[in-house]
Amino acid sequence: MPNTDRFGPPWWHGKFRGCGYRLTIGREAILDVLSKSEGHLSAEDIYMKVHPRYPSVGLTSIYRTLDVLSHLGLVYKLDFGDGRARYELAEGPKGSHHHHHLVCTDCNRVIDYTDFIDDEVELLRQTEKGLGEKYKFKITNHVIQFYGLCERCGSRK
Amino acid sequence: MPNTDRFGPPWWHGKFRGCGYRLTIGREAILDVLSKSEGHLSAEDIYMKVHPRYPSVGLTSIYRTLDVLSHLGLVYKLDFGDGRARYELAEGPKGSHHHHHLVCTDCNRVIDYTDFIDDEVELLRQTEKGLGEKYKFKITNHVIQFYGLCERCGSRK
DNA sequence: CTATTAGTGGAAATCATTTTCATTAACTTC
DNA sequence: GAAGTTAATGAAAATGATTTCCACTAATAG
Repeated sequence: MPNTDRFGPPWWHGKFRGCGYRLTIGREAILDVLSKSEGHLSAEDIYMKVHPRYPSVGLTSIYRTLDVLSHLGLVYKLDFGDGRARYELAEGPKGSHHHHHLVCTDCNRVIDYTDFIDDEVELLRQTEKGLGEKYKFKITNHVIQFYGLCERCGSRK
Repeated sequence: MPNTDRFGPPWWHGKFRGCGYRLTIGREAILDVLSKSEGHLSAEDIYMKVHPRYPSVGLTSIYRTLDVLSHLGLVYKLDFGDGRARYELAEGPKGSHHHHHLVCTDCNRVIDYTDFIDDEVELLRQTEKGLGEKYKFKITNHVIQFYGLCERCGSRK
């Protein structure tokens, strides 16, 4: 399951070049891991997955790269309240799998949901437009999360 | 501008008693500060404001209390990406001032907005219901935030 | 009023993330 | 393709928000 299209370099190459960033082994390795992993990885999770194949890539670079990637909009940086940032790949060129999160405030379990996503996204699009104009914000991203007790934690009370 | 109703103790007393929590000087001092401050205070901000009047309340207790308060639903714990948690009072008994946030990813400035809030809240209410049923989640709270570049940071590029 | 135990402050520990700095390697230019 | 420019890097040290520890205090129950 390679990350390259059959006919060219991965779709993110252009994004890098366009912004004057260099495309390094480490950066590709990280995008590679993110694109192959489901879920919400912490910097250290990513380090663990990158390290076996690219032992020369250090944790520091993981952090630096994730920062670049999230500023480029290729990656979302998320906070689920467990004291470490989590990262997930923003949608690919095909705009696949947009979802939001349901977070248990007790055990920090996270459920990705796509139900109602269309209505949500439609409302967000409008709100984004309105807010952007009113506050002169160039909006690039949004977060919707619901917090509560998951089935297990809720019944354990 | 006292925090007590004219006819009784502050509205939050019941919440504490009901859950078996004790009502201490420190806890009241923190709620007091939060209810009198606009904005999004960090634990240290709160400490700074509580300390002059109650020098015996330590930073540790601020953290512990904020944790209790946010689990009680009296306080929202927020992350604006600047490396420290921010807290704001959840709506009082009158359900006043519900708002969401617009965060600049460059300078971390935060704008509270209430535009479109009614539509958002209505959609959230429905979504909350649907998700709660489907995933057996007892949803207690939500976050909507938009990220982007504020006027200043956007034009500085 | 006394007993019980939740809550506390301060110091020390933790631990995710950032900084520093000398070195490496991506890209540009010839 | 080789050389120069400088962005990017790894390792170690620093940072800084938050948590833990533990002996002590004080809120509530009886």
